[in-house]
Amino acid sequence: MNYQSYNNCAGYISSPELPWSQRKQGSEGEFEPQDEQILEETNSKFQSKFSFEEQPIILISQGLNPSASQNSINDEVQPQMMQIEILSPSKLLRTSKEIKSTCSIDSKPQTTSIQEELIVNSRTRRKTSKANYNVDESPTLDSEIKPCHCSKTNCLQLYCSCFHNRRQCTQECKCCDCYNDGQHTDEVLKAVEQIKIKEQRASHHDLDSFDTRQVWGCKCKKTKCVKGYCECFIRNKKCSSHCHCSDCQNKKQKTYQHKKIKKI
DNA sequence: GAGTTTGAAACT
DNA sequence: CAGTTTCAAACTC
Repeated sequence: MNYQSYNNCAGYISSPELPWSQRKQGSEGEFEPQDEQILEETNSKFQSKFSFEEQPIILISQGLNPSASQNSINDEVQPQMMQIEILSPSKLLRTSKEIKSTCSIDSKPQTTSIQEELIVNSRTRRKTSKANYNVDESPTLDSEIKPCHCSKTNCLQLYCSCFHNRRQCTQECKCCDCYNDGQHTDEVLKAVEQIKIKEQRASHHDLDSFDTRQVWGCKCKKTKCVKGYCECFIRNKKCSSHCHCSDCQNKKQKTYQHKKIKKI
């Protein structure tokens, strides 16, 4: 058991630890050719019109998911997603002033004016499920999303629902040593990149671990897919052929409404 | 609120 | 890729 982490949680002073994702690097940490390609793709996304001298700085902010409408059934307001914006130093200066002016002393960042605008825009959103997954096509207010309680992962792994949904942790979160607080954008980006690299390496398909609107299929063995442990149940979705669950009670009821045969 | 159970995520 | 460990949330008492 890692008492160090618990000590951190309890507020004891201890030496700073590396993020979990960096701590546990085995062979996964080695660089492979496909990694290079992924990094190239990432870098190309981050490449900006700025000159080399004017190194772009990455700002993570919240916004509407631009790709959401492709997958959603209707055209309701889409879930908030974290956006990565490349800023020039000069723009960053302006932006940081704006953020600074709205931040309290508290370590968790306050909502910025942009975020406030988004929240106002999302007032009409449907209520989320009781679970912590801001998933499926049910967009929710940030204030309705349950806060995380991560104690060991610095909120930089998919265990963290905030991180998983590409949202910053909020003041309501009770996480320890949180790196997903908007103050550690480098660490967040590295963590995201590592996860994507791992994804690619193990890829049998083009899944995106950060697209929590997708359901990849549960593997419930004991709970019959009728409790909050089941990702399908949580999302109010029936288990499907993607699932590898046992004794499932969350399957689609077989309907006996045969198609009416048209009499000619 | 503490302890247990659970299944996803991470690791080997 | 299967087995094991770790993790955080759900659940129980």
